[in-house]
Amino acid sequence: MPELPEVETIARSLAARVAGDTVVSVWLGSKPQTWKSPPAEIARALTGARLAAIRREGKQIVIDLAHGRSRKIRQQWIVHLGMTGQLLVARPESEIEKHTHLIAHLGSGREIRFVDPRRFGRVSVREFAAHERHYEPLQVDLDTFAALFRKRKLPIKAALLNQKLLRGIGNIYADEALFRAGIRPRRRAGTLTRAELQGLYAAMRKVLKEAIAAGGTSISDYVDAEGSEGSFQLKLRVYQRTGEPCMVCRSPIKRIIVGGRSTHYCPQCQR
DNA sequence: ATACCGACCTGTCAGC
DNA sequence: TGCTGACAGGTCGGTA
Repeated sequence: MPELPEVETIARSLAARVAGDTVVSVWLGSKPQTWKSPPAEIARALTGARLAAIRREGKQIVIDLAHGRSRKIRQQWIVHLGMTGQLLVARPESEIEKHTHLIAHLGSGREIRFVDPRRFGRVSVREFAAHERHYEPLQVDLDTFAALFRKRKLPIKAALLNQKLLRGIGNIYADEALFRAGIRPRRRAGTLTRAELQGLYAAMRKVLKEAIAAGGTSISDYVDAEGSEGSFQLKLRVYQRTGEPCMVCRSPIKRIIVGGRSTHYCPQCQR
């Protein structure tokens, strides 16, 4: 489900509702795959902690945890939503959905719930880390962006999906950015010209910003922390439009597999 | 080092 | 009404 715009939307809506709140107690479900840190450690870190700040890094939600009177941030709660994960702010009386794996009971009386049917999501805690290692698509400069692809033989789409290069682009926005830039997904990354890289950089930034403004893309599961859907699915130009006419030239949109993922493009507009 | 592929999960939908 | 197969926002580890 969630790529950069969706995770950004969730982080903002969580921050608006529960930043400054305190975790009174926590319930953890029994599916071991969910926990990337030992569950006892997660429970210990969360219980009694104040949620000092909530933000997005790549595709994960990062919550600063403050303990005790010093209010010093020593640990962070990390949630990666995988394909179908949701972080929801709920009232205690609301029904507990199937596939709920964590409930944090807050001092305000509300709850944060982690729901994830496919269980590709991961929950962990880590010691406070101020610096990230990889590049954010909306912060990286053009020269650094261009250098990421130099000499690489893999398809440009696979490179955009590689989180070690750029953090946050997923299947939807890779396809949409490549369409807007007029570049075929299978083009070897290292063969893009300077002009094409510049176009891709601009297209990527534009589509991500527009998607954040729209509250993300809701196809089946995705909702923000308040349960609201995004609207960017109405603005998609190629993703999941196989066979439909291109909005620019009316050629049918093609679907192929690149990097093991469904890939949608216009054979006329993308070269 | 780089690139590719199957595995990890549940749910939904189309076709028979 | 089942049943089967394809597909779905992501990442990881093994292999060549």
